[in-house]
Amino acid sequence: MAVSSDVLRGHTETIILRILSAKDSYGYEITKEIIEAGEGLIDVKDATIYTAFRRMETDGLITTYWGDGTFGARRKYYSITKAGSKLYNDRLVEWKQISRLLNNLIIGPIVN
Amino acid sequence: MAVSSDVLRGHTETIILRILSAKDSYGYEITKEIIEAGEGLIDVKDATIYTAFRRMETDGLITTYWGDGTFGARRKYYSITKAGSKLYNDRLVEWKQISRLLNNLIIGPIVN
DNA sequence: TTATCTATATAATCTGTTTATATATTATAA
DNA sequence: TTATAATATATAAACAGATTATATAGATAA
Repeated sequence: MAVSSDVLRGHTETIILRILSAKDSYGYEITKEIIEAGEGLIDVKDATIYTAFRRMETDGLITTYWGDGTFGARRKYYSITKAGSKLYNDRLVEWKQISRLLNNLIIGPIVN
Repeated sequence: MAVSSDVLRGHTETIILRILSAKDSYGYEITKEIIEAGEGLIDVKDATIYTAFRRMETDGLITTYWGDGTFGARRKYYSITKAGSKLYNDRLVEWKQISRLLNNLIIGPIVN
């Protein structure tokens, strides 16, 4: 059974930014990539990704262009911007800190 | 600067359950404990804790009683129930798995 | 006596996720 | 050849947990 969507909530943008850091991608592919990496515990809805795209484009974190495939369902590709890369780096540092703190708060600090 | 509240969102209940697993406590104390453990990165609002208490009491995860202090501001104590303990144990297992997956998704899996 | 700390409470608002729905092309199985 | 599944994007409405703002009140320190 998948975890509550609230657990992913603060990280959706960061995860999208990480994927786009490696290469341009599109909604359907990103959704599948997250679900696959989630090993059955993570279930992101496509609507979540597409609404995140809108926000992130408005915020200048990503830009978009249509794929030039002459056949097949049309794909809308996304690229990470400089602002997006900068935010991703900040979030990366933040995650390393917050995951340690959450570990303390959820598991409890090591007591001797 | 504190992290987005969305990062904590899925864990507020779990953290409260962890604190109440050790001993009965009350809103003000729990709030301070989380903020202190958060090392300046976590800023939980008291309203968040009190609204979580309502939910959790309704859900049978905690029970409440008034402190018997004869002076000082009144304190409302909370105890974890059996259902609360069970949920906490489930969330603990879940966190160990999800933190690893989030690590992969945010930092990126180790590539050789 | 004024300010700060301790302590609880809730209505209204905000915001990211889900549900539901719509549209359209391609590939595959019956 | 026809139905179905997979691929692919999009958005309005509903949902739910967190924040903001506000209210109340006793204790303590300046």
